[in-house]
Amino acid sequence: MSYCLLMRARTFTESARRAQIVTSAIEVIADVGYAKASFSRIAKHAGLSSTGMISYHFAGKEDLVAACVAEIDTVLRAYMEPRIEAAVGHVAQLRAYVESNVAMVGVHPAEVKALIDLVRNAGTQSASVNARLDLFEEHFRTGQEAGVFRPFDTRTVALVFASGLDAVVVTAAADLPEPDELTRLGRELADLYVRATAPDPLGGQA
Amino acid sequence: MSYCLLMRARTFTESARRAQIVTSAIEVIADVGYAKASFSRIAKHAGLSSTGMISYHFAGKEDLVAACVAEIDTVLRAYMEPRIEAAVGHVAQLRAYVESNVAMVGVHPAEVKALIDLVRNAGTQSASVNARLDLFEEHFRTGQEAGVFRPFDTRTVALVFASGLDAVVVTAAADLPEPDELTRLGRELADLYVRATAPDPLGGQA
Amino acid sequence: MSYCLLMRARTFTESARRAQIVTSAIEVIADVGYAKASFSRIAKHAGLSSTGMISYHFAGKEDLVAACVAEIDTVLRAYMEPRIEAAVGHVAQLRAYVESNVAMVGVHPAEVKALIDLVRNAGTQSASVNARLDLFEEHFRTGQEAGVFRPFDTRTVALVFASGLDAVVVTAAADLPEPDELTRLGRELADLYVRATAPDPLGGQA
Amino acid sequence: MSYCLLMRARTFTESARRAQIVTSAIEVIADVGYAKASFSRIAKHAGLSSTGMISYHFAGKEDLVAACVAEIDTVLRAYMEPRIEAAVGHVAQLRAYVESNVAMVGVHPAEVKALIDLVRNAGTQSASVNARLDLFEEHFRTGQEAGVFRPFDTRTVALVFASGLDAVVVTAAADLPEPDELTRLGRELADLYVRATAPDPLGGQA
DNA sequence: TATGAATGAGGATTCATTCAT
DNA sequence: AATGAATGAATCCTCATTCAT
Repeated sequence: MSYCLLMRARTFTESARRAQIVTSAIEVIADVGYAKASFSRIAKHAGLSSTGMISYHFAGKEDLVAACVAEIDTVLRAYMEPRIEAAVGHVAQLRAYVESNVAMVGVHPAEVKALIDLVRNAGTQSASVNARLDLFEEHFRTGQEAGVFRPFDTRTVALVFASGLDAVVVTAAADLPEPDELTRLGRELADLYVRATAPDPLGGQA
Repeated sequence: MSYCLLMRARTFTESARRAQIVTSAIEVIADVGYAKASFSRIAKHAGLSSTGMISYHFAGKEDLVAACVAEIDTVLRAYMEPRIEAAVGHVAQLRAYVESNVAMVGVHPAEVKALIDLVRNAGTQSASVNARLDLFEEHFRTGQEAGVFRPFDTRTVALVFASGLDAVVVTAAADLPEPDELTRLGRELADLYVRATAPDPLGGQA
Repeated sequence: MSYCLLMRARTFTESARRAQIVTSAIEVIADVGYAKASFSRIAKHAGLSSTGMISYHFAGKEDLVAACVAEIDTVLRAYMEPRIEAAVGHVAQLRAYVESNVAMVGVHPAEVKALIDLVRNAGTQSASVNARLDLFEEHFRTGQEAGVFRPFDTRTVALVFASGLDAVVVTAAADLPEPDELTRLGRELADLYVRATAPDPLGGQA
Repeated sequence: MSYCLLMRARTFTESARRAQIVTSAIEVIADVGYAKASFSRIAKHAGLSSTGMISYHFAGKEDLVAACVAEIDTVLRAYMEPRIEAAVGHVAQLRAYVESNVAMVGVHPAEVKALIDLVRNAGTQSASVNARLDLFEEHFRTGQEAGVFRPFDTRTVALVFASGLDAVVVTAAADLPEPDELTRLGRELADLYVRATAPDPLGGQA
């Protein structure tokens, strides 16, 4: 019944080790950045005696990074998706996305910081980053068709919003402000984005 | 007027060498990113036979990076400042800043790419990045007082706008689109920012 | 008749496992050479999930290599011996040896390639290589006594013939030529060796 | 007047270091074989404090090996070429080649052993090995046209003779026999090759 | 009997920096 | 003022082997 004949199943201990290493890697990347997140640093952080251990469980640095991204993606998705889906309408969903993303900083600061750093500096871009941009774009496009967003270049705005969101998140993660402040920050940013995409008022400047 | 009495004056040749190295460093950083911009790569690009030359003229990598940032700052400022100062009013100046910054991609692509990469990845942030944020903030604050910007958290918006601008610039620098397209992109982004900060229309949703 | 009283008998499964590993090792060595034939590569080729399996059944790399050599020796011997023994006379037997050895390339290419690589690069030489040289020498010596070979330094010629044969075999194994071409090659080489060892004709250059 | 604008000139010390490293590398390869000739072993043998030194002077292992082959080639050529050119006629030249090659063992044993090992195990083959085979083949072909060699497959015989010669040389280099014995060995081998390629006597077995 | 996990030494290579000249 | 040479730590990765289960 195995759906993948080429890959042997993972034992419990292996999965545990991999998870342990991935967790350490995420924390180290969040702490010192991808560029300085060497195997030895990660191994030390994980309490492993040698870097060989990591190479044993992961095919290479790319593989480890991919595992980190996958893990982070799972965590973020678990938090954000229900909140986004609970929102009704394009505008409310945009707001929910932004606010839940900012709120994540208080819950999983390391994951958030690491992901942004990886997306910027590792070769992970194509897959992960474009997926998000595509999501944004599609959301804007359908929202424009529904008349709840004004006309604008969806690609550019997607890019700007995503990077702006990242910047806020990274900055916040560096300070780790109070939960209230975080909530306020999310709302502030959501406001900004909603206003920036709102259709012109009837009888407006047209 | 020298603020550092312990620093001897630089001779002409030394300055020339430094300039040559800085130029090469900027190009290499723009090309392969800060992380991979090693001394040997920079030396090779500069036509120098050894990395010792670089260490001789700069106290270390930090010093070289600082020199690069200073040089880039000069270049960018020379291009952008007159255009911004030619604009009248807070909104027009915001627009001028954004548009001239995007336009820079067509004029000094290497400088633009390198600076953004340095700001993100080197430890240069404090100095250069904060200066820009402060500038934005101050502009927003006075604009709000003049009533041409709606009330918002100036720090957050400064951060978001700056990073969004960077993202657009980096993306554009990767493709090097036609000048016309670059102009359109600048206008699109300026529109976005102006709308996001515009005061509510009279009799609006208030 | 066992010459080693300290070695317990092998069970069926153990023998099967060993055989499986040896077969894989031979194929890998033939494919990538002894130097790159790591345990992990062999394990992967054998469909084993870890190299521990190999270390469990063999005392070390030397032991595995010895087992490979023994296995190959059996296979080669089974093919060549009847053909050599079917030949009558020293010259015909020399010819039979050479021709059947070259012919082996078409039948057991992996074994042939692996053996030569092992003999050259592993420390296996003493045992296996010397046995062959001794065989050659003895054959030449008795042939000389019978007057069918001219006088020459048997050791040197044995060495030269063996290595020449190996070179031809390795080259042929790389191309895997048609059976006919292989037969021609064997005959060509046998001719060469027979001529090189033939006694001077009566009334010759003497 | 430099004939190579892309490559800066080598200083005296650099050339000296390179030569020192190459010499050490040749000795180590001759001693333990290419497979085990690691940078650290070579560095230790050369009295260098780190392997970084080698990487500093050579672009990589390939580069170092290439330099070794070039050096060996120079040495061998200087010894063998005059001896071969002094010989008159195809047969005498074949003899001179074989004898001077064997004699080399007494003069430059390390170079001879290292070269054979490199040719067999490094990726140097294409260039160096084929050159020698081509040389042999061409010599045989023109000799056949001149009627001093019998008809035979030049490629195969070239291969066999070259590998036989190598085997003799390697074996001799391992024992380092007396000069007299070396001379005898060369003559024996030359005899063998000459006989193997000699035309059938008039009124022979035809 | 088998095996997955772990180990630690060793592989080549790159790096920023120092130093004598 | 300049430079070529040297350094040694750090990079990721592979290796054969061991061990508890």
